[in-house]
Amino acid sequence: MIADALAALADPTRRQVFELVAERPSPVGQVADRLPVSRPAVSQHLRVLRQAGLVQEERIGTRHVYRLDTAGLEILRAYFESFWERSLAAFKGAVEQVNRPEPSDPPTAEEAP
Amino acid sequence: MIADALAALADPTRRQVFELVAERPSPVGQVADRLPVSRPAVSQHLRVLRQAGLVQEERIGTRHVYRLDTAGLEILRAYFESFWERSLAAFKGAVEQVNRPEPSDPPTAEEAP
DNA sequence: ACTTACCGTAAGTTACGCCTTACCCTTGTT
DNA sequence: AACAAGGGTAAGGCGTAACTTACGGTAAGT
Repeated sequence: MIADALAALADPTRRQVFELVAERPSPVGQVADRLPVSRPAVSQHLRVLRQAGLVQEERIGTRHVYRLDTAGLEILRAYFESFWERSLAAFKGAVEQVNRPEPSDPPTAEEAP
Repeated sequence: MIADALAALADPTRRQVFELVAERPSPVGQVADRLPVSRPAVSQHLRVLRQAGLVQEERIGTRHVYRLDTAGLEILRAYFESFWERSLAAFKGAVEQVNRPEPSDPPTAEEAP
């Protein structure tokens, strides 16, 4: 879900957790050592990130190693990229149409079924 | 700021405001009519989005028309795209290096003073 | 000049999110 | 078997964000 991914990365600490894990797969304690928060806090952040599809877990012994999940990242990347093109298309001639009530949805037939 | 842009789009209502404005430049009241919140709420959301560099304002008579600001969107797009490539690079050979203590901080000299 | 339309801001309330401490579980070690 | 290492989870405190109502302010219309 795009909403979960955006909400997950909105928090600065949680985004740091995500960036650390994305740079190199790491167990929970190792991430907590690099941040000014407790280990349970990191664990909770990783749970949110996992539910958002941004990281995935792998148990190795007693350690829970988290690494990047490319699925969630791809969703965000695709969202902003498609948004970019769509915004440029809408930007073309829509500047002067402020007063128009509604053009009854002009041909924007780029929507996949 | 990447943090402001992400935090701005994290809220579902505010993201709806952003998407409506991005699709077609609109005054505040027109946006509020399409959402289940009051007009002041939309006004506050637009202020946050403007401070995040995601929308820009243009006064036309009594109407304050908001449209997309491509600057903020570009920041987000570039962030996730560069992140995508960086993640793939780090994904290559870092899987087996979980046990390694720390490569003594690899060159990440991207911090501005 | 008065009224109407459109909007931003202030104050207050409520709900949600982040963090900490405390506790329990699982796995590996001696 | 007992101990240690590594982590997830629960409960609570606390700050803050999102929304509402009320008010003031500017521009257009009559």
